[in-house]
Amino acid sequence: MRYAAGIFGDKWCFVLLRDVLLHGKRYYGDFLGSEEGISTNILANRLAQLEKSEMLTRHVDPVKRSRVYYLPTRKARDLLPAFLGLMMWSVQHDPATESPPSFAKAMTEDPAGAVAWYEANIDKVNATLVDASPKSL
Amino acid sequence: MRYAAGIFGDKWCFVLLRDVLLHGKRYYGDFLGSEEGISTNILANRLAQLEKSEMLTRHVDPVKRSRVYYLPTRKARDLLPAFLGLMMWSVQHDPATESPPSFAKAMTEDPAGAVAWYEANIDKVNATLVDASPKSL
DNA sequence: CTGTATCCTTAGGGATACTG
DNA sequence: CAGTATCCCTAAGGATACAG
Repeated sequence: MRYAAGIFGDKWCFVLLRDVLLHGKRYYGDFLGSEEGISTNILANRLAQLEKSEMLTRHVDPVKRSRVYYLPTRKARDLLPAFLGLMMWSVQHDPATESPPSFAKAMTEDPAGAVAWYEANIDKVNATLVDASPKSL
Repeated sequence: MRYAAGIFGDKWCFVLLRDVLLHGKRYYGDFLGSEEGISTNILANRLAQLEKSEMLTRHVDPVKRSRVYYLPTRKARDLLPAFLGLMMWSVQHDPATESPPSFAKAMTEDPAGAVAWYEANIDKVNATLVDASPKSL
């Protein structure tokens, strides 16, 4: 538990991992635009941190050289089941949850399938390097 | 995710929930003795916070009136699957993990069973109000 | 034993200007 | 676009003494 907390116990690391795993964000600007409003110095710091802990890999677009993107590693993606568990807990107990979002239903009915779907989907995104629009998760 | 982070995204709340859910800690002194070394003011603050967010309930021992204990609510216990997910991820990726701890094997072989076992066990602990010795989780 | 109340320090991080 | 470099400030929290 201590190991896990050390890596994404920090608010900003947690947000970044959420964004990269659940929202398909890839670019510096994507992360900057997060609703939580991270500032540039903190973002750079956390991206480096997550790179060092092998949660993200940094890539420079070979054609447009000023374009950089970040991808989640296998290690980061292994976090998905736990994250989905957290999401389920949240929709279950957050008073602000009005009606069960669609993903909640999907996960309740077929959790393994939901994870599998996500895994397949994110692989496609990674492979094609498309700037994915936010998933309706 | 924001809701979850708001409740136990904080380092100390996270530690307290771990202690109460995974180590069966119940008393103020138990928490104080945590390896992480929380100080009294912070501990009191976080206990109150967790009580307000309905993760813990505070009970005064009816016979020994200076004795107080805290129990995890149902809401807190619903966190267990997600926590187990985090633990599995940690033992899988923490370089410090030498040989797979016994619980890791149990959870890999039968995750649902592990959760069920824990649920049953913690209920017993709660029912008897025994100051449980740390589980070998 | 279970907290409260203070004091004091420091590091985290927001704002902002700047650069290749 | 993707950062780097400062400046500044405040709130989180450690230490400690005290209390019911």
